[in-house]
Amino acid sequence: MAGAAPPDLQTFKADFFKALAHPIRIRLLELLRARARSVQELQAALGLDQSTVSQQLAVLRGKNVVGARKEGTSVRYAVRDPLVGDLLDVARRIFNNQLAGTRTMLQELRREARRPARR
Amino acid sequence: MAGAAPPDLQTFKADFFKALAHPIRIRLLELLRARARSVQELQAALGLDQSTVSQQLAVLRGKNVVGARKEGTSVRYAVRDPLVGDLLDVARRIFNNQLAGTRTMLQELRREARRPARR
DNA sequence: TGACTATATAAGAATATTACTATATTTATA
DNA sequence: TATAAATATAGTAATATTCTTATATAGTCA
Repeated sequence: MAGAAPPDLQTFKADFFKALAHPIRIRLLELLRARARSVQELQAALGLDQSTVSQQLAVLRGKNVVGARKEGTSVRYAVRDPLVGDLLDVARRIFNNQLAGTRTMLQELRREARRPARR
Repeated sequence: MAGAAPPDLQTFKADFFKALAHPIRIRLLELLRARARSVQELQAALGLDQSTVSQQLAVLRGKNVVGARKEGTSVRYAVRDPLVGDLLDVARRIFNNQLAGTRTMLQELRREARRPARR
């Protein structure tokens, strides 16, 4: 097979956004932006099974959104660039504008804003 | 059929990022963030066929990322929230950190940074 | 070494997205 | 009304993503 097509910037960007484009991965990032956590912790916090969490983390890892570090028998994940937190914040402001109508999601969004990611 | 599942915030966010997760849609947004444009203009600027552009615009429209306004026989598209531009800027800073190694995409990224969206 | 814990990966069916081609709709105008 | 121009949508095959279940790997410790 010939070499892969030349990577272009827009495809790269699209792939990055694709990494964020899943509800579980959003939830993972919202936990990880506060501090690094093991798979176990993430799993417990989200109430999901091991395989699901590990698979979604693999997607984030694949796009270099998060990094993994082995610690004994467990693996600690962390967001690779703190700007990802900023990105989620800007996104939240957009959602806030967009949801100006719908009641329940708006309330949830406000809760998030009041309770900023703690270190 | 029963009603759709209750919309949750993370799914909503994921859907928003999904709207950005395609190279053509990124290119459309980078043109539109500078100023509103007709489908024709977008089509010409990107060298794509009518149907492709219209379809991708429909995806952006569906997630309320852009809005459309009829003007005579043509349709003018515009980004709905200027914060989308900010989002792309934060994303660019992330890419810049991430691409610290790869030469060609980095150069392209720098060109973008030097030539900010004009109004 | 064997068993245990934590995590990763594989495999395949179900579902969603994309790409491509054809057709429909809307508005303007002769 | 007939035609043309601009845009939207339908249909569908190709491709990618997700979900679920099963299995593999790597450390730790008895």
